[in-house]
Amino acid sequence: MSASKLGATRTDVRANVRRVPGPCAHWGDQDADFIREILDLVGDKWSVLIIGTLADGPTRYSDLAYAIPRISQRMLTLTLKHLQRSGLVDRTAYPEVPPRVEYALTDLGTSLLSTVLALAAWSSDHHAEIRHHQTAFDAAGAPRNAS
Amino acid sequence: MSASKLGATRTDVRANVRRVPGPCAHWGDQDADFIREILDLVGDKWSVLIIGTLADGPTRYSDLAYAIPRISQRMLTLTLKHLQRSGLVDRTAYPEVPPRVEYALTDLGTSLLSTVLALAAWSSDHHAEIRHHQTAFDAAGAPRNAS
DNA sequence: CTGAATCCGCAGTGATACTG
DNA sequence: CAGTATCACTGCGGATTCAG
Repeated sequence: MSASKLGATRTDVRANVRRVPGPCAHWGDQDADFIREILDLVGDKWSVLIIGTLADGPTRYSDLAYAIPRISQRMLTLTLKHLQRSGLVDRTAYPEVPPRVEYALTDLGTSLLSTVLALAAWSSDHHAEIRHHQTAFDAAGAPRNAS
Repeated sequence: MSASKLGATRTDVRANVRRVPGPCAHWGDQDADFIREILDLVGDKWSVLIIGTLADGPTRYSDLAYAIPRISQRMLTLTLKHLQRSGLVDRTAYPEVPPRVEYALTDLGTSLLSTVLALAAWSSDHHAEIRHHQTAFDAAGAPRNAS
């Protein structure tokens, strides 16, 4: 509703003619918010890496830290908590003398894994091509130091 | 190599025993960088929305601004440039008196679209469940103002 | 071992105004 | 119409230190 209000507020000049009535053909106005919601969840720096690592089975905190070399304790803990909060991972603490905590993917998390894996596959398939495009683009527009 | 160096640097206590030798079973150490690369590209606030809108066919700048209500000119221009730089969208300027510029998805962009659409579908399917988990989690841990 | 707490730089984002 | 330029703000994310 916020969209229709905003859209009507700005002006109605295009209300009679122009195409592109709504956001897009693939999702509605509020669907966009859902996507953003998921993107905020997995679009950050570490979530996907953690999910991928957790796919191998329940993993201890320190093992996660080892499996994802450049992550800081802060981000590991924080991201883990976010994922747990959203029901993607499950935390199990064992009341032992040397504290032991295991994190595991929930069913929900596993279902997201397949989608994320598809994205990972696409990344591997096209990263070279993207790199190439970026280099060509930079060579065409960036060199203001040339000449 | 940076990973192995870092891993070796921190200590070698676990080098002999512990499992979880590499990052994870689904992608290698550098594959993680590819994923991050793509995530940096589409994980931002607007890329996915733009890609989705562009899926309907070539779209003009102002139509994009209208289709994505809350986006600022700055972000629209900037995100568009990022996507163009990576070869996901194609920019075509028509040298007319009233300037007209159309943006369209490239083949590369279209191939990403299907993957992104899968993520969007997942979002729609599970956003309610996620919301529920979040609420429950907050109710259990957050209320330090209760009682 | 598994965190929590703090300080802090900086990149991402938005609002506004200006240009061709 | 289609951008560009500038300023200011916010929160992410890293490094470090403390605690159970």
